[in-house]
Order: sequence, then structure tokens, then C-alpha cells
Amino acid sequence: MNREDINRNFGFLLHDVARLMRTVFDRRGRELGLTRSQWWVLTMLYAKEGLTQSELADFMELEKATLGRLLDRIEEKGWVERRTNSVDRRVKRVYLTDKVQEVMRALRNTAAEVRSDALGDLNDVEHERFIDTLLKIKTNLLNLEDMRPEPIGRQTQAKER
Amino acid sequence: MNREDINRNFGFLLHDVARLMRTVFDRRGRELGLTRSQWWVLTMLYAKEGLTQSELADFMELEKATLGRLLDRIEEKGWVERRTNSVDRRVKRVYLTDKVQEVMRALRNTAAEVRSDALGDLNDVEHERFIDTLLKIKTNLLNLEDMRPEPIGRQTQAKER
DNA sequence: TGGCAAAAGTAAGCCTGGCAACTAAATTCA
DNA sequence: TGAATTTAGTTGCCAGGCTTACTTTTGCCA
Repeated sequence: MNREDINRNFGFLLHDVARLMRTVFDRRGRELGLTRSQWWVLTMLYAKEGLTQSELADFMELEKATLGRLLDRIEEKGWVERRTNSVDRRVKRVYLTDKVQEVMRALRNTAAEVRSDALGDLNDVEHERFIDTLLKIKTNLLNLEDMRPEPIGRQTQAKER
Repeated sequence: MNREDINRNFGFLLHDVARLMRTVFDRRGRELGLTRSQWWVLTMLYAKEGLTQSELADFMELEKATLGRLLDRIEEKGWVERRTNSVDRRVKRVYLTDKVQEVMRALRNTAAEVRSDALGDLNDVEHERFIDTLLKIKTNLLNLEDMRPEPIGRQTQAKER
């Protein structure tokens, strides 16, 4: 890679843009009292309430430990509840509380703002193409052997039962 | 946003892909003994050796503090040198050491591998379009008022006076 | 049934990143 | 000149992410 290319380097750019997005969202989210990651968990839960922590971690492609700590903080704020399962006492299922509803509304607005600020002048075609390409890249990355060992899990299920 | 959209949500996708890239790179970089961020600093320095820490932080759009700590670790490994300026004794300029050359070679190879694994089947047109779009988004984000106050440096201007 | 492996969560350690507060040096300007 | 302001860099604190190592519980099977 020569020196001129640097600003068009895929890895750098992606890194930059993701960081900028996070920063923008974190700043706007601060007045709502949460971080981007916490918001992300809430949004995922909104779609998939009642998953176990491990299932949720798999779904979000996060490590169990990372998710666990996120949940600690969100639970402290009273937005989420871990319910112990009576059948399997190791398992904790995660539920949103009622209290979270108003926050969620505010978040959706803020998220839409950030998204439209970021995408700004892109037309629909460009937008869709961009999303398609991101999806392809994501697929490529998930298929790398590097990703097999532990991270994506996918292990197990179709096991017990 | 309805529940189906979630996998085509720009923010999520970007977050995911950036995280996956980081993970892949970190795993492959580990055997070389550095993290993605450290590699990033080295690469930037390769293009811009001799900048002051503040200039480098601006260039990389990082906080001075974040860069400072990155440099601490890289310096410990002997890949980088902070030289104090005799004219302005506050300033430290950053230089690569000779020792770093072989690491850099390995890094460039690894980076190219990761990039081609990630981009995989994309054709050139798609690739270029993707980069263009990323650049537009980056520009949009950098132009937000949120980004003005402190973050990018350029600080100070028009304060109380 | 009794032991062992696997699974769910947690804890601790490390690195990155932002923000805020600080120190030291330089600059401004009254 | 001397006080106030700016600037360069560091430090402290916190969130988030990954890894590794652990505890508890469950399930298998010999």
C-alpha cells in the first residue's frame, strides 16, 4: 500500500467511520443516559425478548462476558430484568421492563437522526448498494476460519433434547 | 424501524463489520505481537514520520490521551521513539525505529490478506463505490456540530475572550 | 450412582477509547 | 515585566470488547 492510498484504505475507513458513529451516538445518547452498546442491547431485546444470555450473546455476536457486563449496567438502571429459569437453574432469561418504553421511543428518534445525518446526501440506490456490500463483507468475515473456533458459537444447539 | 429491517440497519451493520474486522485483525496480529490500533499508529507514522503527538492525534482523529497511551505501549516495544524538541520543550515528535522495519513488512502482508479475505468476491467497481460511500459518510459525520467542540482539536477558537 | 464433561454465567486482566482534570511550558497583552 | 490564557502532553476514570479462568448446574454414561 503506498502512502497516497491511505485515505481510501478499506480497513482504516471502516474503523474511522464506525468510531465516528459511535462517538456521535454516545454524545447524543448521553443525555438519555445510555451508551450505544446499551442501546443496541435494548434494541435487540425489543426484537427478541426472553432469550437466555447465551442465546442473546450469540445473536449479537458478542462474548458472553461482554454481554453480561452490559446487562449488569442496564439492569442497574432498571431497564432490564434477568429471570432465573426454574427448570435449568443455570439459565437466566432477559426481559425488558415497562420502564424502558419511553426510553426506547426517544432512542428510536435519536437513532433515526444520527442515521440520516450520517447518510445525509446518499440517494436510495447508493444506500442500498452500500448495505448490500456491507452484508457481503460481513458474510465473508463470518466465514473465515478465524471466526469458527469459539466466537460465533453455533456450536452445541441440536444437542440436548 | 420494524423488526425485519434489523439486519439491514446501517448502524448495526457498520458496527458489526467493524468489530469483525477488528477481531480478525487482532487474532492474526497477535502472533506479530500487536493490536490493530498499534498497527494503525505504525502505518500512519510510516506515512507521516516526525509529527508531534498532537498533530498525529489530529491526523488520526483520536484524542491526544488515547494516542499517548498507544504510544506508551508501542514505545515499550521499541518500535517508536519520542524525541523532545529543543525549541519548544512541550513538544514531542514521534519517529519509527529501525527495529520496526521487519514488523512493518509482516504487517503489510497480513493487512493485505485480511483485506482480501474481507472484500473477497467484490469486483472493482463495487469496491470503489463502497469506498466512495464510506468517505461521504465520514465527511458527513465530521461535519456534524457534535464533532466540532473539542474532539477534532481545532479547539479553542472563539472562546470567551 | 457416581464421576466427568459440557454449558451458563461471572470474574479478572488487558487494551482501546472518550472525557475531564491536571502539569508544565509558551505566548499574549496590559 | 507579570498575570492570564493557550497549548502539549499525561493521568485518572469509566465503558466496552476480548480472553482466560472460575463456579455452579446439568447431563451423560459406564
